[in-house]
Amino acid sequence: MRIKDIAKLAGVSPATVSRVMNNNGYVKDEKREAVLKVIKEVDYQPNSIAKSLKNQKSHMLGVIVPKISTETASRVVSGVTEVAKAHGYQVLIANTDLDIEEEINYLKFLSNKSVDGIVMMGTEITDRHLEVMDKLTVPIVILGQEVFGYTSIIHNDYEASYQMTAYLISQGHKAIAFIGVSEKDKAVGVIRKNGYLDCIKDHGLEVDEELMAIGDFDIDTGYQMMNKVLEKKIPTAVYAVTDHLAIGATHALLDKGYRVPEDVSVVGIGDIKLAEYLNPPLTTVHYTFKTSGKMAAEVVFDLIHRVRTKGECLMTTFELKKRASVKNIR
Amino acid sequence: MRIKDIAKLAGVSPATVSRVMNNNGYVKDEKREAVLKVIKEVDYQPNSIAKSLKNQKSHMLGVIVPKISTETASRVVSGVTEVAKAHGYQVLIANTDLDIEEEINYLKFLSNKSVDGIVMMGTEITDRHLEVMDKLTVPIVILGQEVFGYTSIIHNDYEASYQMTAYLISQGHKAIAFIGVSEKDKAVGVIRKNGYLDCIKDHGLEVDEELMAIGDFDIDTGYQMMNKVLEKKIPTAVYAVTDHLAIGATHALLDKGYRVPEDVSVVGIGDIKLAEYLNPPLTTVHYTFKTSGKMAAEVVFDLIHRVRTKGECLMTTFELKKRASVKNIR
DNA sequence: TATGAATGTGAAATCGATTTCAGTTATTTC
DNA sequence: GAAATAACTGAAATCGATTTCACATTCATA
Repeated sequence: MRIKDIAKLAGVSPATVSRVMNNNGYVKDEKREAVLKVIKEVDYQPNSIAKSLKNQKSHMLGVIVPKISTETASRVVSGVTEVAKAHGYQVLIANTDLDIEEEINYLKFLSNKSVDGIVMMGTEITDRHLEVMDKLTVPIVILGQEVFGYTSIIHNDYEASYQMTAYLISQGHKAIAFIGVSEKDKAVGVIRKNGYLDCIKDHGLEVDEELMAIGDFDIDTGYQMMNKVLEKKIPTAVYAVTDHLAIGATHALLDKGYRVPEDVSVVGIGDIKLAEYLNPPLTTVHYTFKTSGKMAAEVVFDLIHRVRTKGECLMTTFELKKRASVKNIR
Repeated sequence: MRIKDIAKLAGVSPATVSRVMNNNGYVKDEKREAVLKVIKEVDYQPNSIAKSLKNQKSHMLGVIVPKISTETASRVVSGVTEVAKAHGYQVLIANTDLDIEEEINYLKFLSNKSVDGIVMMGTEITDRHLEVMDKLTVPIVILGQEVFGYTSIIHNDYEASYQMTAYLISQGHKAIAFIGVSEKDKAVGVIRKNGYLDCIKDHGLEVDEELMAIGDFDIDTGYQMMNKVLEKKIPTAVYAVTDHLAIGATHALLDKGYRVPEDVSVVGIGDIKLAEYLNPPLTTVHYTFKTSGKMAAEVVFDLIHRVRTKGECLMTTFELKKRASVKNIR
């Protein structure tokens, strides 16, 4: 069923059908009714691709995520889809599986008019990214990393990291192990580490390299890094930069016979859904990822509608979730 | 940059540019090179919407999920995107947030030529769904529920449920509580219950209504339903039809002072990522959701390419994960 | 009742690609 | 060397909607 067919059935021209559908221009009441009747009868749905071509907008938002099957990414996508829906938009998923080449390909692909705006969950932003992003004609919002000249939404990683470390210190901990990730990821790898380091120094404690380990993002890495630290020193608390790392670390501790939190306290960052159901419930930082996703989408729409200018950096809030995995040893 | 501009720059007609881009038809080598040179120079990306309109295919797959922010859904989407990518396809997400109206709207929307195929993660399939699905011109695959006349991919819920119950019985359990969900969800609400009931009967045990409770899908419901059962009876084992319900049940037990698994064993279904990191690690059934997603996508492509006919019902495998949450009391 | 404004309508151009069709040039084949 | 075939090319139609433009009708106002 094309607009032509509807026009014929209703005894009008395609132009009139279009005017009825989009509610613009003059149409005599009787013709409008006739058209609406036919539309209802045949359950006519206009071809959205033809619409997109003519209107030069696709009513689609692209979301580039490093790994859709993670809790963080899926929460962000959930937020984005919610806002998109409210604007009558669809969401196109680009799942890069942490492949930088893919990320760049998707940026290129999404730019050639197939979406009206892009939300990118950033991990590592390289010069190649910037090169492609410079040529982009559609608005883009980067989530999770600050990129100069581009609209970014970041979590207050520094402050969260600092406060978490300060909390451990306030509970009497001095030997606080740090389990982090590669510096390629600015937000998680660099900023969270800086928060930890600065806090340690500000409180007049020593930074001890032997208490620090760097690895990947998964639970298993947390396990291994914890063991690596335990070979040299036994901390009273462990600060892992993600909840998954914290879970891995906890298991390494338990396997070595240490009790959590009686012997060693453990904290993470992220507040995954199950954090409070772990045993012991994990002390962590709650980032509102769904809210970030919503915010990112709102901002993209602002950029699309030109009610906001490119280049801002917004920050989302966080909340320290104090749970049983930390013991006061003061 | 349109194909016309490229044509002008290369000193040929748009038709020739198209022939070069799509590698069909005759083009003299020198012209081909000239065109390719220009394409590379200006980094020309053809407008995919115009392509879609002319070619009558969008190279997009629609995925309808009840709630993208769940582990199950995001794993399925991950599988679908992987296969889609391999076929040069994009994935459009339709997140219904468990709203049936939305599900039907999306079915309608996706059908009008904006996607070439649909994967729907089904929960409850109503007559309204069927009515809309009957009119669909694009292939659809339903994941998680069997729908007569439509291609479905289901998890072997009956067998999984039966085997899990049988395992508990084999460990000496006789009073096995059941925490289920509404029968609106055929697969989880009806089939898993039947697996439990049949297994109980087949082993000559009594079905005890007081050991059974039905509720929603969330952790909290698991907690409440467990408490409801505990008011009447104290089982030696609890079979919850999802891992989240099992987690809720475990917490209810712990809060009431029972130890798991020393006093009461607990099992779930689904094998969420953290199941093995819970304390105690949860005995559960591992469904390969990502694999199901992949399979669903493959089947959609088969339907698109007409190398498979509509109406089949495929079944995915599962694996019983025996972990510490079950105690042998024989 | 004339005259301008408001209302109403459809033919045709447009969005950016693909493809048919008709015509031209090069290459075989007899 | 003529005829048949293959290689090549671009103008124009097409996909299905929207919108301009030109024209027709109704309505209000002096």
